[in-house]
Amino acid sequence: MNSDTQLDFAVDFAGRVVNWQQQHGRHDLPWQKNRDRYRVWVSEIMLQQTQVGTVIPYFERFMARFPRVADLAAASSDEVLAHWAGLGYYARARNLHKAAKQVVQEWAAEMPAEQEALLALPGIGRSTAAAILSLTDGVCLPILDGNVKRVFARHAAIAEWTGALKTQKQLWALAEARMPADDARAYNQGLMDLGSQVCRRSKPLCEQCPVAGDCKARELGLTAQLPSPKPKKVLPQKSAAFLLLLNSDQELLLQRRPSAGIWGGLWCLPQYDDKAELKNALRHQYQNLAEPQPLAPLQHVFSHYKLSLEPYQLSLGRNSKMLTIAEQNERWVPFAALADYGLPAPILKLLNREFAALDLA
DNA sequence: CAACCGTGGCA
DNA sequence: TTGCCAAGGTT
Repeated sequence: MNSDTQLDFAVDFAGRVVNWQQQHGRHDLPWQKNRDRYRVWVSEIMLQQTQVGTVIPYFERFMARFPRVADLAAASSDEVLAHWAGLGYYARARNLHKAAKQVVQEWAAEMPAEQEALLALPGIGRSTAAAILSLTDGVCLPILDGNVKRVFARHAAIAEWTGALKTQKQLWALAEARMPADDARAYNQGLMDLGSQVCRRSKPLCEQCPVAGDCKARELGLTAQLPSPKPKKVLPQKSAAFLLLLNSDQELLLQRRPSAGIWGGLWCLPQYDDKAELKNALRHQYQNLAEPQPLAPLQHVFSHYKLSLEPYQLSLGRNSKMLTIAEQNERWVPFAALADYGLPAPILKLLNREFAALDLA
């Protein structure tokens, strides 16, 4: 227990968080420099369900290529997705791109400063809108991300899983009640910093916490038990066949995936339900009766199912008929150019495994 | 309203 | 190695 904590005990919850943030919080994250609504927006979207350390290099590359919202709006969706490849949740990138175009059209390329206007943009919900406005302009709006939920679940000893709708409502009410009239930026940033640095999921540093003095979980000895884990369910195991089709120029066939569903809008190996469907496509789409060579399967786990990727390789001979491919959604891609395409992480892993000498990405 | 949407860090 | 889950939003 340090002296700051003792002194601060007389101050209200928000005041203690603000004081702590100013002394011990984070002030040098990339999106805290040259702070504006566009930069903070991009960071907030990238940080959704994604850790800070993972986001930083993506953010730097993204901002170097798309420094202003107009640059993003003017870019092709392929290029935007390529800058997102590897981050996951690709609807975030598609929504970000669509919203950037809206900002250019409807707001003269200036990110609006009203929460209502931000909420009308795809991909921005209540917490993200509040984060953008409070962290840039100091607007007093509460946020509720994973960090804040954990801090509140412990400080108020909320036992129910924070993902339950009922609990979310309760947490929003608490967030509103505790929102101070001033210092919104330091307060909201402080709650997030507290959650990530002190009120951590495991091994929380309660002796460094400015609000430990009236923390209910600490009082009840429940800190390690809260927040309650998500009720677990068994992930369904699925499998899919992937075609590695090479032409005589050593180019690989890629297909653009539909925008809905997993890996929406990304370029990928042609995917089929199973080997039979793959051979069917080889026969009818690609006029080839040769037997594709099965390669070792690759296991991948998503948030809601497990997928066994079953790759099949086929090299077309010099005499093979020139294939007619759908220009919009299919392409022959030289290995050297694969890095320019936003390939899903497990596909990239698969290609690296099979063609290690190429050293992709 | 619960399912869906990716990937990597970490214990 | 395995499982949990992170600066959530959309449908």
